[in-house]
Amino acid sequence: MARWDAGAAERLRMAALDLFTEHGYDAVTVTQIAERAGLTRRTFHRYFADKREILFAGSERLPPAVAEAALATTPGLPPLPTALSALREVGAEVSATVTDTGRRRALIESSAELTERERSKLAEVTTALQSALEQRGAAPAEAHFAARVASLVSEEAFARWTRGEGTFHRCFDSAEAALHAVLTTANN
Amino acid sequence: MARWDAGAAERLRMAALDLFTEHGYDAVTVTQIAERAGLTRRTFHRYFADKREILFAGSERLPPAVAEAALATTPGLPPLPTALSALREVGAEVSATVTDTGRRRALIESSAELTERERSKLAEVTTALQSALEQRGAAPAEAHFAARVASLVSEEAFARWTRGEGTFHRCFDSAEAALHAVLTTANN
DNA sequence: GTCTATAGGGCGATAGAC
DNA sequence: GTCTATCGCCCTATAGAC
Repeated sequence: MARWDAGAAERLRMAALDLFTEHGYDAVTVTQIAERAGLTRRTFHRYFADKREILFAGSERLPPAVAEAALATTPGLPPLPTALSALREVGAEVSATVTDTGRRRALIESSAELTERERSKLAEVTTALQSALEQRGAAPAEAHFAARVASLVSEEAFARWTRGEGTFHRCFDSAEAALHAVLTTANN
Repeated sequence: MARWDAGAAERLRMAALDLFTEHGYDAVTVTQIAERAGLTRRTFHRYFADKREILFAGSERLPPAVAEAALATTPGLPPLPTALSALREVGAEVSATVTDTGRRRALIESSAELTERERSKLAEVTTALQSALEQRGAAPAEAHFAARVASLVSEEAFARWTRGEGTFHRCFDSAEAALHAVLTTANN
C-alpha cells in the first residue's frame, strides 16, 4: 500500500463504502476509513470536506453540466421543456456512468444525515438549472417553478430507473406522463 | 440565576437568536447560548438534538397538522387540490402565528448548514402530506407528485408573503397561478 | 503529524417543586 | 417523602489550526 498509490480519493471512497455497508454509517469513523485506505485522517480531509461528502464524490460536476445542457437547447423553447430536456439528457449520462447505485441508495436512506446532504446536492442542481433558465430570458419565478418541476420529474425518473423499470429515457418519459396525469386530474 | 425559571427552551431560543444575529451562526457555540440563558451546555441538548434545531423549534407540529388538514378535506377531491388546500390552510395559520420571520430567514440563508436543515424540515411536511394522500386512496406515485407540487406552491407563497406581497392567502393564490402559467406555456 | 476547540451524548448526583 | 429538570464530569469523534 504505497504512500503514493494513485487514486487516493477513489481508494478512500471504496474503503468508506465497504465499512459503511459492514458496520453502518454512524458506527464508522473517518480514522477507520483512512486506515483501511492506507492513509491518515488528515489526508481524508484533503479530499472530502466532511464524512458525508465521500458518498457524493463527483457530484460537483452535475450543476454545471445541467446548466450547460439547458443553455444548449433550441432557442425559444419555453422554460419547462428546456429544463426537462436538460435533466433528461444529463440524467441519461449519469445513469450510464454511475456505479454502486444500490448500495449507495440504501446507505443514504439509512441515515438522516446523508438524506439531508443528498437534498442539498439535488438543490444545487435545481439552482443551477434555474439560473440557466433565467439566462435564457425566463423571469425568476417562472425559472424557479420550471426548474423545480423538472427536477421533480428527474428524481422520480431516477427512482423508477433504480427500481429497474427500464432505460433511463423510458423512466423519464413515464415519470413525465405520471406528473401530467396528476396535474390534469386536478383541473377537472 | 434561578435554576427553575420556567421556559428554559424559550429562553434558550431567544439567547440563540440574539447571539446568532450578533456574531453570526458559526461563531456562536452551544456553551455560549446556554450561558446567556443561565443554563449549561448539557441542558441545551436536553431540549435540542443539535445546534441547528434551535432555529426550528416547534416545526415538529407541522407535518401532523398538514396531514390532518388533508384528511379533513371533502371526500373525493383529487390529490393535488387536496394537497393545495391543506397547505393553504396550515400555511395561513403559521403565517399568523410565527414571529421573528425576518431575522430567522436571514440567518437560515446565511448558513449552508441551516439551509440544509430547513430543506429536511420542508421534506418532512411533504412526506406527511404524501402519506395522507395515500390514505385517501391516491396511488404512491400520484401522491408523491401531488404533495411535492403543492409544497412547491406553498414555499413560493411563503417567499411572496415574506416579501410583503399581501396576505398569505393572496400570496398562495398568486403562486398557484404562476405555477399554472409555467405548466401551460410548456404545453404549447 | 500533533494539538485544540467544539459537538454530541451517557450516567449518576443533586437541587428544587410538589 | 417523590418526581424531574438540571448539573457536573465523563468520553469519543469531527474538523480545522498550527
